[in-house]
Formats: sequence, structure tokens, C-alpha cells
Amino acid sequence: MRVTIAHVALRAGVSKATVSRVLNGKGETDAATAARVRRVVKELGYVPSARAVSLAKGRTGVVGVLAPNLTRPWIAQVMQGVVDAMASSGHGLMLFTRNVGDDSFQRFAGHVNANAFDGLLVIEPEETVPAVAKMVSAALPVVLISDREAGMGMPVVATGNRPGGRQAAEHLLALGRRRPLVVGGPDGYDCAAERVGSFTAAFAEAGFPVPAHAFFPGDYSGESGRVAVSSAVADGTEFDAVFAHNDLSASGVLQMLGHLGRPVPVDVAVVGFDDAGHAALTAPPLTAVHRPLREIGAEAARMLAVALAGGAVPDEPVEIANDLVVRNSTIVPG
Amino acid sequence: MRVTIAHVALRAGVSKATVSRVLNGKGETDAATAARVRRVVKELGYVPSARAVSLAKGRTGVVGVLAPNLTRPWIAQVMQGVVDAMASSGHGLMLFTRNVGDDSFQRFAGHVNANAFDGLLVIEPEETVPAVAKMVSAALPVVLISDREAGMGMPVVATGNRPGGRQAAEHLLALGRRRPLVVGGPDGYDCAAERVGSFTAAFAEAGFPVPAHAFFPGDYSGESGRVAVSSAVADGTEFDAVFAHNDLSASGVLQMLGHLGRPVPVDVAVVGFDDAGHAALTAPPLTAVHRPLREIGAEAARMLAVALAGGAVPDEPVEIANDLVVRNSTIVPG
DNA sequence: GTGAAAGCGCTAACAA
DNA sequence: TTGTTAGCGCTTTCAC
Repeated sequence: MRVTIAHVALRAGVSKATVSRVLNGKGETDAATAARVRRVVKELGYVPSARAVSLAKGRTGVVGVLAPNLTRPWIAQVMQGVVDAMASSGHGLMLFTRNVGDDSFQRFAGHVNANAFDGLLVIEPEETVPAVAKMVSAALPVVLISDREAGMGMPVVATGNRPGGRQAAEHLLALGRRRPLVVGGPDGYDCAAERVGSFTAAFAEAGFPVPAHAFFPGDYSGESGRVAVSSAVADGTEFDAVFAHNDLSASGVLQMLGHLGRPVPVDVAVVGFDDAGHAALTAPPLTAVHRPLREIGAEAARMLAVALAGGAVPDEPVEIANDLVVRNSTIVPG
Repeated sequence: MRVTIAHVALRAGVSKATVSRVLNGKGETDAATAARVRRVVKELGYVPSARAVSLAKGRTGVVGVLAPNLTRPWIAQVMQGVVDAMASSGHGLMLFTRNVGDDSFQRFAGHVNANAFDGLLVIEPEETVPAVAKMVSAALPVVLISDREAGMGMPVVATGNRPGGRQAAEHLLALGRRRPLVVGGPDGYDCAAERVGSFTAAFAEAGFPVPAHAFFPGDYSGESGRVAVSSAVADGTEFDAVFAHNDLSASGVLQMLGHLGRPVPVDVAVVGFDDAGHAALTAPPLTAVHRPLREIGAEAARMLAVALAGGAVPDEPVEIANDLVVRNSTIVPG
């Protein structure tokens, strides 16, 4: 049978209460008694039952994390930051994704309602924000990782899409580019809309608004980058730059530009987004906006840990600066 | 205050035991009583406390998952499969990674010792296999996802590295290639060693052993692919193919071959491994071994669910067939 | 400083 | 079919 606190108490010749006190460092305990208890704990290999502790304390030491999925590379990066920070603050982490529709969210909500968590961390909640807000209370802190404005009063760490789009625009503007093509994301996906929106806003502010026909919706894929370039060329649209909302579509852009014999970066400068591993491996290597994703995840987790400890968290969205990694798709090598 | 089973019992005019019976479908209950209880449950919005249930039942409904990290794409894919399958079998999933050294494993072990899990799922346990084996018992089922032989009697789902290396070799052999360069992984990383090992074994069996000087250690990076090719050329090593142990290093190989003016696939055929998203976006598109990673994760999770339900799981490592995706880095287009 | 006792919220024997 | 009674293993008053 499993070793319980009763065994330890018996063997140490004290009450269960004393063992508990020693282990939790609460109340005064005689040094000798404490030492004896600790020795017995070690001898017996006693580890308090997480189940019993959480029932008695009313806290589980576990936070629920809801992510869109794990396969988008940026989310995996963020999650790694979350996992590391949660681990080092001593919390467990129950992971849920909502990639199989409404079911997944219901499952998450079920655990929340069953009081399985001390806190919640939701990555890119988007349309589920109201539902999340509803299940949260003072006793159940939550932190969001999101670029959407409407956090409904919940603490949020931004994901750098908006400033990133602007950085890309400023880079191209500084290089003298005036007529960018824009490869966007699928309708309804905020992250892409934010990147693209801030990009076009920056160009407009500089006096070079991006015309509607220079905008191509995409779907995160390389194919959408290829299609955008070939459509623009077929349409006779003139361009001296391309901003693609992610690395994959930027790769497609480079591929098609190469195929059509448009030299990069001399003729066309290309900027991608994410800088996720293979950006350096395109031909030519891709200039891309790089977001400190792990740090974003870690920061959110740390904020949640603070909230769990009863501390205060920022009212305003927390932004973590990202950087533009300049490679040869915008600057001639040498 | 939170609604408890006592509130429901009081309001429905029955005992707590009856409420429990109705909710868990155990024992016989009068249809009318059951209906009344259910109505009250709904009215009050009662959800049983996960903490109390797990203490009383002796089971948590949660499995512990230990992964190397989330940032390697293949692991993220596997994890997604695990998450989906676990969710649909109604289990929670506590995630741990061991990317910050021994600490992380200790943290995981701590939760295991605290009886926080009903079962364990360990991805690429490698050197931690003995430690994992030690904490497992009949009451704590475990499933490994690993290509290593030594599962120490624990059920295991293979990750397709060995058959994948062989598939790559057979493809190149069928194309008449006889002198492949091999870009391996870092020493001590089994997955790379397994891919490369089965590749070279297949070539040797076909009568074309790969000489030692055609083998280049790598580190998963594109740079290692570039270095391998330029070293081989500098050494005067002749080759008509390259097998890279992952897509990233294969991209580097393509890059350097292009840089050196060696046409692909006419002069050199290149095969990568993983087929993780950007393989189709290299120039030329990369032929790569594709492993059904989500399915691998899902299968392991299903096996664990079976074990949790008291069922039997296979003794032998479960292998899930992977496929070779042929693109233009080995076959001339058209 | 330490022990006894009363929970935390639920499930499971055992009676009735 | 249903209620009563013990737990599950720990924490936490409240006395002493």
C-alpha cells in the first residue's frame, strides 16, 4: 500500500498534524521533532498525495492551458515558453487544444467547471473570448496571449503581430520601396489581419497607400505566395516589394519570383514573418520579422503565476519587442 | 459558494449516494428519482468537483506526458495526435518537457510520485528509460513513443526512423544512385542515428557500402547540410546523391549544391526526412520521408487509454507505416 | 509546540 | 431502490 501521512506520523511518534506542519513549514515546530519527522519521511519515501492535498487545500496547483493547436510552429514556440515558466513556478499544466471544433472547447470548459484548475492561460482565444470571460472569476485568474483588442478586461500578453507589420513596412520604406504586394492570410484569422493591417497602415501613413489590387488573400501556405505573385504579374500589377504574412507564403513568393526571372532583392524585396527556422534556408535567405515567442509564452505564464500568488497584473496589454532579421531577400549580399 | 453534491441531494430530497448513483449510472435507480435528480443538477448547474472525485475514486482521469520539448516540429505533430486522442478518450493531459536538464525530469517524477496520474506517456525517453521503468507499476500503465530497442518491457510505438532510412535508400538505389553522401545528426541523438543507420545498412545490403568519408555529422541545422556538401567537394569525394537526416539539413544541402552549380536532381539526387511543411518549398522541392506523426501520437494515446481501461496492449513495438513523398530533388519534373 | 477532531466533496459498502 | 456510514489522505482550527 501507498505510504500515507498516517504512517509517517505513527513511525515518528507524532500526530498527522505535526507531520503536515513540518512538511508545509506552517506554525512553530520543535527543531528536534521536525528533524525526526523529516528523517522518517525520507526513510519511508513519503510523498503527499496530490489528490488529497488539493481537496484539503482547495487548490490543485494546476493551470489549464488552451491553445488553438500545436502544429502551427509559432504556437509550439509559445507553448514551450509557457511550459518552462510554469514548471519553474512549480505549477502543473493541463493542455487542451481546440482544433477539433467546439467539442474541444466544451471539454476544456468541463474541466474548468469541475474546479480542476487554479488558473487559466488561453492562447489566441479569438472568438472564444466571451466564453472564457464568463467562466473566469476573481478566484480563477486568467491570462490571454492574443493580439486582439478586446480582452474583456482580462490580462493579456500581445503576440507582436501589429508592431511586426509596421517594422516590415518601415524596413521596406527605408529601402525606397513604394509599391509592395501584400500576401495576407485567410479571412477571419486575426493574426494575419493584424500583420497586414499594420503594414498597410504604415505605408499609408508614409504617403504610399497600398491599392486594393496589390492585396492577395492567402492561407498560410507556400502555394498562396506563388499564386499571389503569378496573379499580380498576370494582372500587370507593378511591384517592387512583397510582404508575406508568414514565412511559408514568403517562400512561395521567392519560388515564383525565381521561376519568373524577377531578381530578388534587386528587382523585388521580400519580407516574411515569423522567422521560423527555415527562413534562413530559402534562396535567397529571407528577411523576416522575428517574434520572441518563447519569451511571450514565458511572460504570460509568469503573469499567471503572479496572479495565482495573489499579486497584481498589468491592466494594459503587455508587449514584448520583436526584431526584424535582415537577410538577402531585401539587402544585396556583400 | 460552490454547489456540491449535498445541495443537489437536499434539493432533490434524496441522499448524496443516490445523486452519485444517478450521475455515475451505477446501481439501479428509480426512473422518476433519476429524472428529478438530473433536473436539479441542471437547475443548480452542478458539476462534480474533480478534486473530490479523484480522491474518492483513487483515479485522477489525468495522464502525465513527458516530451523532450515542443519546438522540434516532429514532436509538436506527435503531441497534437496525443492531445486529440486523449481528449476524445476523456482523459486530461498534464504536459512536461525535459528541455531544461535533469530538473524537468525530477519535476515530472515528483508528480508521478504524488500519484497525480493514472498513466504515463513518454515521448523519446532515451536515456530516461530506466528511470521511467522504475516508477511504473501494474497500477500505473505507461506507453513509450520511441525507436530505441530497449523499451525495458514497456509498450512502445515506434517513430518510423528505421524503416524511413531504408525507404530513402531503396528510392535512391532504384534511381541508380550508388554513392550517397550522408548528413547525420549530433552524436547521441538516436533518431538521427537510426535514420542514418538503416540507410547505410540498406546500401550495404545492396552491395554499395557507404564509405566513412561520405558520412558527415550534423546538428539538425541547415548549416550542417551546407558544410557537409562543401566539405565533400573540397575533399574530392564523389557523390551522386545526398541523404540528409532531416529537412532542414537537406535544405542546406540543396542550397550549397545550387551555390556550387551542381544540378539537382540530374547530377545529385537529394532526399530529406520529415517532410515538415517547408519540404515542398525548397528549390527544387524536396523528396522526403514522411512519417504519420499525428497518427503515431494518437495510436500511443489510444494504447494508453486501453491500458487504463484494464485492456491488454501489444508486446511488440507498434510500427505505423510511413511514406516517401517523391518530389523534384530526386526526379526530373515533367 | 503538539494533538484531537472536523472537514474538503465525493464514492462505495453495507443495510434496510 | 435508497439511505447510512465510512472512508479517500490531507489541512486546519481549536484546545491543551
